[in-house]
Parts: sequence; C-alpha cells; structure tokens
Amino acid sequence: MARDILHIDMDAFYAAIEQRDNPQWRGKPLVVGARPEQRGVVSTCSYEARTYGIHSAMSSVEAGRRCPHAIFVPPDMSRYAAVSQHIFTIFEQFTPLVEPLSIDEAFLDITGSHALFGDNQTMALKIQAAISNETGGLTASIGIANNKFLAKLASDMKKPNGITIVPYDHNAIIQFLAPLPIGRIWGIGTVTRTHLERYGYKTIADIQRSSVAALRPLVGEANAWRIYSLAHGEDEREVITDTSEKSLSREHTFDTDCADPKHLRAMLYALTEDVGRRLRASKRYATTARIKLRWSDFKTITRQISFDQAVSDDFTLREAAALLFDNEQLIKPVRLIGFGVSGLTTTRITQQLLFDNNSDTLKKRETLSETVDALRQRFGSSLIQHPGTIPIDD
DNA sequence: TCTGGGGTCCTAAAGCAG
DNA sequence: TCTGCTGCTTTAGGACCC
Repeated sequence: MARDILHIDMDAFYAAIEQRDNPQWRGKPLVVGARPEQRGVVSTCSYEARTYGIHSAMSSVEAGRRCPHAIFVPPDMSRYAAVSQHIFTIFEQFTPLVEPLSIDEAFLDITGSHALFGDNQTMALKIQAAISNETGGLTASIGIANNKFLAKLASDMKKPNGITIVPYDHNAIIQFLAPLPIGRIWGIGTVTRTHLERYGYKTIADIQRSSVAALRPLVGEANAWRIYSLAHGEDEREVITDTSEKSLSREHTFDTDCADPKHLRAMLYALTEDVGRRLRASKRYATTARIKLRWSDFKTITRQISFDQAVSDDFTLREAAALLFDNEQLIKPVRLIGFGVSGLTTTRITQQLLFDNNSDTLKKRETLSETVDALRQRFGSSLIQHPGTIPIDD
C-alpha cells in the first residue's frame, strides 16, 4: 500500500537556536561544540560557518584553523531539548504517527491525515509555517516520499527551509537514485563505502546493476539485502512511535590522557552514579553493565558483565564497574573512560544471584540510592558523594 | 592530523549444553 | 569417557547515525 512519509529535519538546529536567542551572533560564523583549544568536535555550525568549510564532526582545532574569528559556544542541551519538545507537539497536531530520530528530526506518516490538512505539499508548508511561527523563526527542511529512506534522502536536498518530493513511480525512483554516490545509502559509512569502491561500486546505479549474491561476500548477508533494496528505493520499515531506549551510558574524554588508576577509578564511579541516577529516574532496571576504555592510541576496549537480577542501585553498579576495571591491565594512558548499562526492563527480573546480594539487600540499596537522588536534587549533586568519587567536570 | 558523546545494530568468537 | 557436531547465548568489537 502506498504511504506518505515525511522526514523533517531542523536546519542547523543548535546553531539556529543560539542565533535566535543571541541576536548579536546572527549572520556570523557560529560553532556549537568544543572550544578550538579543547579536545572535541563541532556539534553543529551556522550556515555562515559552513562557507569556511566547517561542518559537523570536524575537530574543533580544525574549525578554529579554518575560521579563527568564528564564535565558539558550548552546547546547552537542556535548552535545545525544550525547543525539541515543542516541535514534536507541533508534529503530533498533524498525525499521531511520529517517530523521533534524534533531537531535531522525525519521520511522520501522514497517509491518514490528508482529509484534515490537505495534500503532501500543503501539509509540509503548514508544518514549516507552524514551526517558524511557534519557535521564533526556526526553519526545517522536509522530504516527502512513499518510504522512510527516500523521505530522509529528500529532506537533505534543499537546505535550508526546503521541501523535496520524490516521485512515487518506480522507474522515476530508480532514475532519481541512480546518479547518487553509494554513501547516500543509509548504513553505508566511510568503511563500507571505501570497501565497495574498491570493487567498482561508486554510484547507486552500480548497485542497481549488481545483485544480492554479488554484494553478499563484500558486506555480509543482512547488509547485502538491505543495500540492494534501498538502492532500488524499496524500504518497508514502518514509522514506529515507541522508541524507548535500549541502553544508557556516560563517558568522559580527559583533557590529557590519564594513567593514574585512582583518578580513573574516581571518574568511573562518577560516571556510574550518573547512569544509575538516570536509570532510577526512568524507573528502569538493567541486566548488563559495561565499561569502556580508550587508550592513548585510540584503540578502544569494552568489558561487560551480566547480572542475575535486574538492578538499578549505585552500589551494585559500582561493584560491577570496579570488578570490570580491576580485571584490566592499564597498558597505556587512558584517553576516555565510560560506563553503560543495557538489557533495560521496567521490572526487576528475579533469578539466581551473581553477587552475594539477596533481594532484601538489593531493595535496601535501591531505597538508599533513591534517597540520595532526592537529596541531590534538592541540595545539589556535590553535597552528597560516595567516597572516592570526583565530579565529572574534572 | 584529529578523531565527543550517546545511542543502535550486526557479526564473529567463545562458552556451554545436549 | 572422549570427541565431534550443532545450536543457543553471551561477549567484544566495530560500523554507523545524529
């Protein structure tokens, strides 16, 4: 059945909000991200900054080199999240079928909304107008197609503030896709693109002429099917409204690499507490804990452990983090350390116990952790700390 | 040269059980 | 009892996305 899918992508979202709220920055090259003398990358930049060749994910050092007079501001995620929430309520006025893809983009299935709001083009214009009116002039680019892949591709074609409609006719879709580079296919990043290019695949037309059997040895079974289908404009994925997270994590990159086990452990505990607090705030439990270490040479390792019982208290998470950390030889200075949990559930699944924690102990630990959360919320997070913990902003 | 942070998903290898 | 096979689950790594 033919569907009408919109992909809505806010234009230079963080930078646009900063320019809206700080009129003195309008019309100037603005970079949201790490400062040019810090380790870090560009999160978003204004269109003025893009004329200097600055783009997302570029290291801030490089951005500073390309435009020394650019304004650098750190991201203010809570402010962007509030704007994002507002925009999503606008989307929901047009259809209940909204799938958030990130803080600033979403898929909307508007197949059933035309009687109320008009045809595809009319609806896109109405949504753009509503966003602009209600957010003080922020703009969005919209792609319209009969599936998610094509809609997302289209939203990127006329930026900023554009609307692009992909034809619904199969032959027209094939021709629309044919000249595009293979990297435009969802899931083909630098590694896969370079690999495929070595075998002569440069444009989507090259994949259209190929076969699943030919792609399989290059990219594996699942990828071969997906890439071949997408290259033919076929994408059956539904717009999914329930997108609850499957994992939670927090990581920290040191300004200079750290070889001091005491300091590393203290940072790990701080990260663990942050994850624990978010876990409890969302009223969920985790069955797996994981640490991540990135050495000075950028090589990254992860180590994980599963619990016999889904947990959410700081004590158990800390024990797990410590166990995983102590098992590792610190062979090189550490650039980044992280902690995360997965296997999230809304109920505590009771099975056999790994640590010698019985259910009573666990319950007490949870209650204590929740009490600490409440006190911290009221009096500030620095007031109550586990011994050996340091603030994350070291 | 320089490469953040917070996620998802896939794959290969290892461990385990029948 | 040992070995091989098979299939499932867990773990670790890595590609990718915004």
